[in-house]
Amino acid sequence: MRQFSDITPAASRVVDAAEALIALHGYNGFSYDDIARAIGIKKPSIHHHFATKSELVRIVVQRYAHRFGAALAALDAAHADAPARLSAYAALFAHTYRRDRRLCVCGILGAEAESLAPDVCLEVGAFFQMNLDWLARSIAQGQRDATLTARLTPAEHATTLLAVLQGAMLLGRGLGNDVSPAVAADNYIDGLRAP
Amino acid sequence: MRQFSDITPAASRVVDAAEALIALHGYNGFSYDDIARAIGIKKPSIHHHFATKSELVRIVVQRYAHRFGAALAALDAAHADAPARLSAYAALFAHTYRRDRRLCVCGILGAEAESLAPDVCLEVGAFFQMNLDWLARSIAQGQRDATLTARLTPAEHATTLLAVLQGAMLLGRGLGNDVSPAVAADNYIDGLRAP
DNA sequence: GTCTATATTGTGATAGAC
DNA sequence: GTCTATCACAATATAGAC
Repeated sequence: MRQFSDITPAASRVVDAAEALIALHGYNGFSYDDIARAIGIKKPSIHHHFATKSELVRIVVQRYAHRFGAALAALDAAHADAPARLSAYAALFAHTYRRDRRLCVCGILGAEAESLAPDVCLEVGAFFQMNLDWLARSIAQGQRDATLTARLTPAEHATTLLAVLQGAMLLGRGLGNDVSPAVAADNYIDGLRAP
Repeated sequence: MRQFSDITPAASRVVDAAEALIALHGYNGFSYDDIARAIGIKKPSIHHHFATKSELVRIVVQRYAHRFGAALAALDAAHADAPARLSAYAALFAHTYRRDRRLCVCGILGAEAESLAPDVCLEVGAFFQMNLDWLARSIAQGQRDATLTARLTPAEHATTLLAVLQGAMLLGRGLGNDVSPAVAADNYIDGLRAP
C-alpha cells in the first residue's frame, strides 16, 4: 500500500486510531497494541494492513495532509478578506487543540523528526511546505489589496505565523493550560493589519 | 536525590548525556542503555544514580531551567536596550538549535507532556513560566522607555515571542532545514519596535 | 480480515558481588 | 560507583490457521 487513497475501510479505522494517538503521544509514544485496544482487534491484524509502523505513520501523515489541503481550499472559497482568512486558518489548529489538547500531527512529528524514517520525514516536510505556500499566497493577496502590512515578505510572515501556532500549542501543553493557540495567532495577525 | 544541586560528578555525566538525548529524541526516544553507551558505563550504574527514568528527567529539566535562569540574568546585565535584549534571548535558542538541530529540552518535553509524569510536567511548566515572566518584564521595560510598541500587553507579546521561537525550531526540523529560529524571532521583534 | 502462537529484541528495573 | 546476572514486560514483527 503506497497511497492513502488505496486503504480499505478496516485499514481506515487503524489510520484513524493511529492519527489520534500521534496527536496525543507522538510517534514514540504509542504502539500497535494501543491501536489494537482502541479499535477492538489484535496486534497482528494491524500488521496485515500495515507491515511496519513507519509505513502506517507515512499513510497517516499523507491522509492528514490531504485533508488539510482540502480545508485550505475551503478557506479560500469562504473568505475573501486576508485577515479573516488567516484567522480562520488559526481556528483549524485551535479546533484540534481544544479536543484533549491534541497537537498538529506534523507538529509533534516534526519535533520527533530525528527518530523518524526518512520517507515519513519527507511527508511531514511536504505538509509544512503546503501550509507555508498557502499562507504566503494569502498574505501576498492581503498586501496587494492593502489589508496587510508589507513590512516583511509573504514568506517571512508565513513562517512566523505557522511557528506561532505550532509553538503556542506546545507551550500550552507544557504549561498545562487550555488557552487556545488562536489567541497568540490572532494577536500576531492583528499586528499584520495595514495601518 | 531531590535537587539537581546534590548530584555527584558521576551522576552529572549521566544528566549531561540525558539532556543531549532529550534535545535530540525526546523523552520517549531514548533509553537508559543509550545513556550507558554514550558515557561508557552499564545500565544498572545509571539506576544507582537515578532510580527511575522520570526522576532522571526531572533532574535534567531542573538543572536546565536553573542554567537558563542564569543566562537570563546575564542578558539583563549585558543589554540595557529592550530590542537588543530580546534578540540576544532568541540567540540562546538559536545557539542550541545550530548544534545538530537540538530543540529546547522543555520544548520537546512540552510536546510530549501527555506521556510525562506529573512532577516532570510541573518542572517543564515552571521553565516556561520563568521565560514568560522574564520576557514580559523586558517587554514592559521597552514599552516604558518607548523602544517597543504598546499595541499588546507585555504578557501577550511574551507568549507570542516564545511561541515563535519554539515553533520555528519544530518547523525547521520538520522541513529538514537549518534556518536559524532567530530569523523568525528577529522578524517578530522588529515588528515590536516603536514606530 | 482476523485470529493464536511465537520469535526477537528492547526496556525499565532489581539483587547482590566487587 | 560499577559491575554481572536476571527479571518482568512491552515492542515490532512473522508464520500459519480459520
